[in-house]
Amino acid sequence: MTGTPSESPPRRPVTLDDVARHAGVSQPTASRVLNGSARKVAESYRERVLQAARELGYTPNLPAQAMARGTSRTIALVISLISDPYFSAMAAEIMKQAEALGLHVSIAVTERQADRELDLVRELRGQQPRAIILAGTGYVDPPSEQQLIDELNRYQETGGRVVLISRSDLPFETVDFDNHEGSRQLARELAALGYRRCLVLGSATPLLSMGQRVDGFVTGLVESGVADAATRVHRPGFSWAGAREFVLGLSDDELRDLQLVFAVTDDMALGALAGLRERGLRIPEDIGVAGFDDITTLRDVVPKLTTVHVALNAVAQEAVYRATTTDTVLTRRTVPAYPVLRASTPPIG
Amino acid sequence: MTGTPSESPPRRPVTLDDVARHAGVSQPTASRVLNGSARKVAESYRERVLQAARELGYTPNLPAQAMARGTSRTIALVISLISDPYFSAMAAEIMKQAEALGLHVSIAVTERQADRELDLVRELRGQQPRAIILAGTGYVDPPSEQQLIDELNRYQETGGRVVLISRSDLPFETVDFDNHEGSRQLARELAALGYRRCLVLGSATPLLSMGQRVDGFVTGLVESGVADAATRVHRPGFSWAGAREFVLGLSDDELRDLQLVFAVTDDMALGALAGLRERGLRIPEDIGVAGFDDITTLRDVVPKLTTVHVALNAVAQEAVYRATTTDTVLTRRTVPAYPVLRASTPPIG
DNA sequence: TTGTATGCGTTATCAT
DNA sequence: ATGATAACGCATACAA
Repeated sequence: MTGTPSESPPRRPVTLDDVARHAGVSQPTASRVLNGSARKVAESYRERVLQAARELGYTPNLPAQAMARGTSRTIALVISLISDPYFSAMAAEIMKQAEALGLHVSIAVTERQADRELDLVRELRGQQPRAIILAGTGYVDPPSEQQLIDELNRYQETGGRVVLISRSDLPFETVDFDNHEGSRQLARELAALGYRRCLVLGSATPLLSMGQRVDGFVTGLVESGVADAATRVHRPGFSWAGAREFVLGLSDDELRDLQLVFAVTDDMALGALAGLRERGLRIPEDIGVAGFDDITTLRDVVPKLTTVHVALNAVAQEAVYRATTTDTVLTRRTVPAYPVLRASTPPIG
Repeated sequence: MTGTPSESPPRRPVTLDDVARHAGVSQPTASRVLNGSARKVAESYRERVLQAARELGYTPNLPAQAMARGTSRTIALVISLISDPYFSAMAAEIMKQAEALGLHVSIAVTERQADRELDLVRELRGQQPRAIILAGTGYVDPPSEQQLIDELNRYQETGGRVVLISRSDLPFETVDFDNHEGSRQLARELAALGYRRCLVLGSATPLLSMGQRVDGFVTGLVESGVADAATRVHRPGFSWAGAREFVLGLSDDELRDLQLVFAVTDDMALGALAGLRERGLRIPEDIGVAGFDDITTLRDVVPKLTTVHVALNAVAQEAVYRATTTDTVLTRRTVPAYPVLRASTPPIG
């Protein structure tokens, strides 16, 4: 029996039982002072338990705690692509909010594969998280959508919380931006600046929120009296590379005729920007460019890119709040998105 | 409207017991076919169990599994700042590798606060992860370093794995880049291009890897016959803003005399770039700029930034491998880093 | 106030 | 091959 734990400490983690024994109290008493709520432990015992815990380096076994309590302090986050500036910013905000509430975050990535979503949710459910937040963009009518709904419903029925971000296609608590209004306002402001002949880059992947952005932009143009016929909508691959390649595939005549390229994400806008430059065009002298999201990357891009700003922190806060509250009301909260005019779209005409 | 579970009170998740009962077998048998390894269950039973599990939508309770098995399939990742392009790329690679091995990743962020590291490790230990990967940059001699070592040792003694990325200051399995060699080679190549009078931007925060980058760069310059006296090393705040502000604080004379700014991270290099432009300098005509990391953001920066490329995927793969293997050998693996010359540092003089 | 006994969902050690 | 039964670490009714 080694009184001093300096030689060879136990290969087994220190448990509450160890602490209790060390302090000469019962295990429930140790539990009460270390993790319990009601402060009904005698001060003398309390001291000894805390002292013992400190000496032994006790850390609660969270999985065990979760099993006993029936609820964990983990929230699961499903996201499309963590290396994307938009999504990593979103993840950062969510983690910040979660940590402020003493919650741990377990992250899973779909890598933009729609079918991965279902698998991940299934796996994550096994973690027994308090909530599952789906922050990936929603696919329109994926083959496995009903299965996903079933899975999430099953999770919800067993007390779990489901929160969707930026995808209003599923019957669960939802937080999203006002995609339609954001790009509608952007279109109106751009039209006021003189832009008429626009190229809109949507997404080949049928993503709901991206469709809203396209629709909103077109609506804004039409409302501004810009002939619908002058606006061309295309849907290249949903990525920097997809947008760039699309631009590279345009004919010289098509390019020359254009005054503006609006892409539904900044990522795509930057890809288009790269492509336009490869085609020998100067931005913004020869053509304007605008995006959506206002990602941090824009800080280092010249010229400053016009875009639509979304308050990620507000979205994250709302999402985490809904993930933790016990309200059962099925609601949708829409966070405003507003255009930010910058140097990439100066007044013309 | 439905007689089925639509408005039912929070049901209990489906357990192995439910499946067993539904299949008419014992609970251990159900366990064997669903999660066990040895395939010693009669085919008829096997079928029935699988069928029951499917019907009931059974998902193993991972925390319970972990507790019973004594080992989990979770690895914990401690990282500085998830919204930073470098770290988010690192996190993405680690998650990719982990998922390939069927492991879940729990992420915690230090927000660049040195003291947070200890707290986070303590918390994460409670999650009973199979391994803890510390991917934040190591602080030189933080006040709590010994406590951190103690905590990690305690974790390791109870069977956990500890892996450090990009910080060779602690006595644990380590994977890092060859910071010194990378910037040394960069310096030599830049010297060969004619650069003489350089400004080196290190980091005010005492980060080990950043010190190596500064040293390596200076070494490379000296080896190239560039007088040491001509090189000025400064250590502004370790961030985009810090680098920018430093540049803005330089006198016109100081700036005019400079041929190159090398910052120890791309993030800082971009901040310096912004500052230099605000001071009216053209890049690269008036002054060259170089960084370190080769972050994705550089894709959209004009001119293309010279930097030092690090193979994040190799680092991540090595780190996750070490996090899962049971080898006890304490080793350090260094992944090469090599300079990539781009338009921001053309040949001069 | 404190200790005893039980249960959480799973795996593992046993007998059958 | 299969089924009782005992852990795993913790929280909590309940008894003292």
